[in-house]
Amino acid sequence: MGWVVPQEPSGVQSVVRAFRVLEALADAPTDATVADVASRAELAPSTTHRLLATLTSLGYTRQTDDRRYALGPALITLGSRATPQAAVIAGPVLEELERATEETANLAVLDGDLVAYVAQRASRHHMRMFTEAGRRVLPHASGVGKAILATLPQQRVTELVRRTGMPRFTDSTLTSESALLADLRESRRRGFTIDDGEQEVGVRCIAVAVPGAPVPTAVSISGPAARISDASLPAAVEALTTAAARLSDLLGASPSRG
Amino acid sequence: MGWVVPQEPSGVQSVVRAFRVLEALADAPTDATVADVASRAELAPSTTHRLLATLTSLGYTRQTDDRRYALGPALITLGSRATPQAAVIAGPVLEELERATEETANLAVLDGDLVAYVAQRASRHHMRMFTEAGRRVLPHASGVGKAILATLPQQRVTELVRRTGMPRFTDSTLTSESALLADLRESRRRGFTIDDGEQEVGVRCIAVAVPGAPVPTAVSISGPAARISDASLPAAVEALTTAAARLSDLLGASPSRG
DNA sequence: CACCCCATTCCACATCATGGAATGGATGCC
DNA sequence: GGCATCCATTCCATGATGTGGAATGGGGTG
Repeated sequence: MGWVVPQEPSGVQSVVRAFRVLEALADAPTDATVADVASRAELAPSTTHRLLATLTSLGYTRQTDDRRYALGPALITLGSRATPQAAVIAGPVLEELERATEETANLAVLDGDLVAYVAQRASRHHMRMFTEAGRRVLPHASGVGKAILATLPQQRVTELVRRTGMPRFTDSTLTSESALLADLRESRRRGFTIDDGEQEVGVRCIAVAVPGAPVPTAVSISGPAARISDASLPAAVEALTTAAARLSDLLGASPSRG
Repeated sequence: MGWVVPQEPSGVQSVVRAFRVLEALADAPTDATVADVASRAELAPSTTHRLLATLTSLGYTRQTDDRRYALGPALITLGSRATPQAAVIAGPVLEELERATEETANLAVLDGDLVAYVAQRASRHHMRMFTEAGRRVLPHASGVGKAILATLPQQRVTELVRRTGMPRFTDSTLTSESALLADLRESRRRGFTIDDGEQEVGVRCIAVAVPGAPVPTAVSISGPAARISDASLPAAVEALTTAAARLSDLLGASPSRG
């Protein structure tokens, strides 16, 4: 080979190729053969085999009984070590978001069937939310949760809420599947999600999903309904959308086929 | 350079080195400088820099404002894609464990403050547990949970249970911190953990931690107290220990310093 | 202000990755 | 059951490519 491909991501060739192999495996719907990986990664079969052998000896891929290959457990370790980085990366963005809106800014991800807060920046107001990082809440009754659900295929949403149920927290909590689905449609239409005291009376929360993040993710601001008025909505949504876009860039170094 | 190191993990040199760099970063307590990574990974600074530049352009590492390096968000993606593999890998081991004990075999990991069941193999008995994969339970009241807690530093255990609380499920549920800590000590001493109807009346569960797994992990068998008798304990523990050791090998391709 | 440490870049060298071809085993088709 | 095909794996000659020492430059400290 040796075509002159313009703008091939520069760097150590074999390392770039090794990650192309990993990404090909990650994209494959099931365990993949060498030939399969080779064609997905656009590499010579013998090169692919050598890279797979190297990765396998390191534990980053593994070989199944029928000579196919799959991602290996060592990646789980690296992934779990990298996860806290997301909060660090998001820090400055949340800070800016808090500065712009003067409300508490949150970053949350879908974890299993619950939504986990992974980072936050508290507003300077004294009256503010108190959602420590690490807390998990039900998606149907939170702004971030609904923002995340709005990005999922409807079937996955219904399966999820049937597993979790839709317990009522306040008078406004959505407790029927149809009400939730309608709310999600409305969220998609206008581009943001509102939680209007559905989790806790008097607390309003505006949330926007972060597209392209490694796991389903959303940002939000939350505060007393009195402060987060309809009048302040446009500015808040603007700030949230900007924040979501920045997070998309920062977190979304998605190693999928692009 | 060019020492003759015996048994250097074979494979494509630069790929092996790239992962040494990633592992060095994963081990570093905080963001690391090039020199730092170079010494941890035992590579020339210029080589280290080139590899970091390559990894950074791919999103697997990132550079902080102060020219230090950290793991990047792309690893989160690969890690989350690799996670389901753990259940696949564990499958045959759980199968063997079920065959040996004739009880339902479970694999669970610590996920946040809860314990998540990630794989199971149901026993053929009709009277059996019904814990679908994906279910999350509180650690203080489950065999797998206590087995996992027993591997954590005591401070982390107390912080965790203070966050989750220790709700009572049955008369036997441990509801005081001191009772739990004593139980964990006893577990460590004898090498396995018992949940004797603490989650559900009449259900007994024997669990053993899987050392060296990417995330805190335990295996267990569970069934009616009548079947899991004291007499059958030694054989069950034997089978569980074997299973845990096999899982350690399979999952524990720990890319940490060896 | 001077020194040093460190990140980054450069470059000549030969090591090392490369991919085509060869091998052998498995699977499917006739 | 035998043949053909496909595919994983190994081998090897070739030169492209990774390597590390040295040079450069910026930042911080004494």
